[in-house]
Amino acid sequence: MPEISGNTLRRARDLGHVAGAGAVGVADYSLGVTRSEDGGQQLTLLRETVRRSRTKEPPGLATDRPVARVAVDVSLAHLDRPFDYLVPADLDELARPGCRVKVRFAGKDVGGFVLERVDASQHDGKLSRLRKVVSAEQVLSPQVAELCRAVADRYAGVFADVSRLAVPPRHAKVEAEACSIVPLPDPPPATRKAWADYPHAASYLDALQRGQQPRAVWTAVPGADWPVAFAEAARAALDAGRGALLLAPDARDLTRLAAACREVLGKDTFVSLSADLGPTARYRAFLSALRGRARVVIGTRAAAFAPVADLGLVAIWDDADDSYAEPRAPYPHAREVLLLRAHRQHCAALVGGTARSAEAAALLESGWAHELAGDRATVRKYAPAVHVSGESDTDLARDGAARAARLPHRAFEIAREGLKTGPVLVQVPRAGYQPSLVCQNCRAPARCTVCGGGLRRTGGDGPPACGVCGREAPGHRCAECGDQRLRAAVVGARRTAEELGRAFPGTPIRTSGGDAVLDTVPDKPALVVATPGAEPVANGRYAAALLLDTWLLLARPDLRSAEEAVRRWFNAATLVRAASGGGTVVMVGEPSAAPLQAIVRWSPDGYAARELTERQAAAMPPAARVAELTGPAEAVEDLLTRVGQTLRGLRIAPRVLGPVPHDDESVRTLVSVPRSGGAGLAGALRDGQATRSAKKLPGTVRVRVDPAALG
DNA sequence: TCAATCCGTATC
DNA sequence: ATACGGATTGAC
Repeated sequence: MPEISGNTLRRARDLGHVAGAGAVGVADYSLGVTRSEDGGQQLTLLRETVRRSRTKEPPGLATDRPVARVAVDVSLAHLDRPFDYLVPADLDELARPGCRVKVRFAGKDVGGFVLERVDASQHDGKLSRLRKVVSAEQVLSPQVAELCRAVADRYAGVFADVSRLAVPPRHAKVEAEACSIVPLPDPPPATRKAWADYPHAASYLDALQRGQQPRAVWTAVPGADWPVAFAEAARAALDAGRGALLLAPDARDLTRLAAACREVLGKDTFVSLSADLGPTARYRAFLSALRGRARVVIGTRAAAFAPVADLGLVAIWDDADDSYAEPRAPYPHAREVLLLRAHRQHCAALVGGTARSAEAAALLESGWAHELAGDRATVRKYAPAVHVSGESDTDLARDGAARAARLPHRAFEIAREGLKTGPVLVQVPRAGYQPSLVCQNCRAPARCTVCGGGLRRTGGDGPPACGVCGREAPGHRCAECGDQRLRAAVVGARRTAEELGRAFPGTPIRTSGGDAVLDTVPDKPALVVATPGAEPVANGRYAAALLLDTWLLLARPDLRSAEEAVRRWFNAATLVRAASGGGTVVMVGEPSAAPLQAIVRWSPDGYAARELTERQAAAMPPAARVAELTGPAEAVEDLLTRVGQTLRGLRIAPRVLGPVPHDDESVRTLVSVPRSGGAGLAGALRDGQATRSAKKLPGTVRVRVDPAALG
């Protein structure tokens, strides 16, 4: 009791001293601004004037809204909130919401964004002043700032990390460039040709055109022209006077989308935004969206936060592609960013793909989105014939050419047949030549004697070499049995191309994959060997496709490996002509396997529903919300304890898997909660991390909510 | 009673 | 990292 009153007295005295003496500039402004609504502020400003007349510094404060709420660029969980700064009069005009500033924070200069300007601060200490407005450009709009907050909350991350993803690095020269306001030409007449096959598409597009917020999961029929469909949807949003944001997984798909937008929306009506533009072009594209010069933004995952004025539609193509997973903290997925955006900004959403992700299935199941799909007859009309050829039922011996290509007889025949009328696609799951070698005798993996990395062969001759350290191993001996003979455990695309060349002499062979990806191939007979995701588009479509080594994609130790394999097969198969035009797909693998059956029956919806059910049983996303904690064992354990305590208070029951060793220094633990507990889990993780960073506890725990890979 | 010093905590 | 408030110590 005595201490309390003593402290109170002392504080009162200190305050009195400061206010009464009027000598400590910054402190009394803050008190005036903080504690009074109107009169006090005038008093403060009066005092300010007096003070300025005596010495010439510091200059006065902005008269209107003299406090800037600033998001400082500090990635510490316990500092993840706005801090208030005084706005000097000379920065009044420049310090607008969304602009970049420099402030003094914890003794050093840090960057930040002005979130808003307000009359007074809630903070009852003294406020510092903004040191500098880096640029008056309002690069972090209030909507995007809100989105960043929501993404940080969803992923148990901090605002500063998300804002770094949302706002590209500044490029002063580009900012200074004149913003040419050219009158846009009239767009071409609106079309809906790519949507003709979907019974509910008309009502979806009508709603979009009326400025409503329809949300749909679109499962494209085989061979659908998705870039045009996306552009037409954007066009409907434009007709409602609103903007659109369309995402494609990679640069190649983005190029196709750009071509469709030029056709459907007209030149200069859209801007393409991706990280591989380089800093200058990227900032230029960002600014033209920001300044409202382009109403439609297309891009890769880097564009998910793009500042589109009056956003009417967000759309994402092939949402299960792992390039949508951001590799930087807090590891948000572009689909989730768009969905949060659609939710918060009340805009339409379109989640499209040839395959359907478990997440998309969950959107349908919950009723959040409607289904846009072709009916059974339409799908049958466009789909190629799909066969599965078991590897054991090969008639290899009977047919020398097929043996040379390691192909089941049927696959060989279908390739030969297809080559009479057009290109034939060969999908090979692994790049390289012989990317994985095992002992001929005991099948033990061949390892580098120096670093333990797996050996591989990059060409037909020469010794095998380590895939990790590159060291050649000419006299390799098996560590288990001493045998010197090696055998390819997996055959890569390059070696397959070589074998196919022998099996089909005289046929042109093209390869696409790794760093040599082909966008298109001519409509002529040729064998096109591609790794998954690198399949070129054939204008007249492929006559046939062979999907080799399907077991290899399925065997990956990841919960999502089957879903991912199915997605890759659908994406290859959709490039093939309809069965009525002779289009045929042969998958080499186990005929009864459900993932292969999904392709045979062309049932992306059924497969996704099945996946979702399995995730439900396994308490894995999207049925559950999962967090992956990685770090030193004690640190992970400490965070887990804190999180567990918070969750108990919220009556959320977590399921904990692990810890399991991750690498030499760290362990990995998964925490799973029911979907409804997702916000609680993220909040608990955030609080736990905040306490840990405030207390400077040793060790850093990396937290990933709903990680892309669930091994 | 007050200055010097230490420690924990907030960082506007 | 650094600055600050509050508690503690020690000298008068």
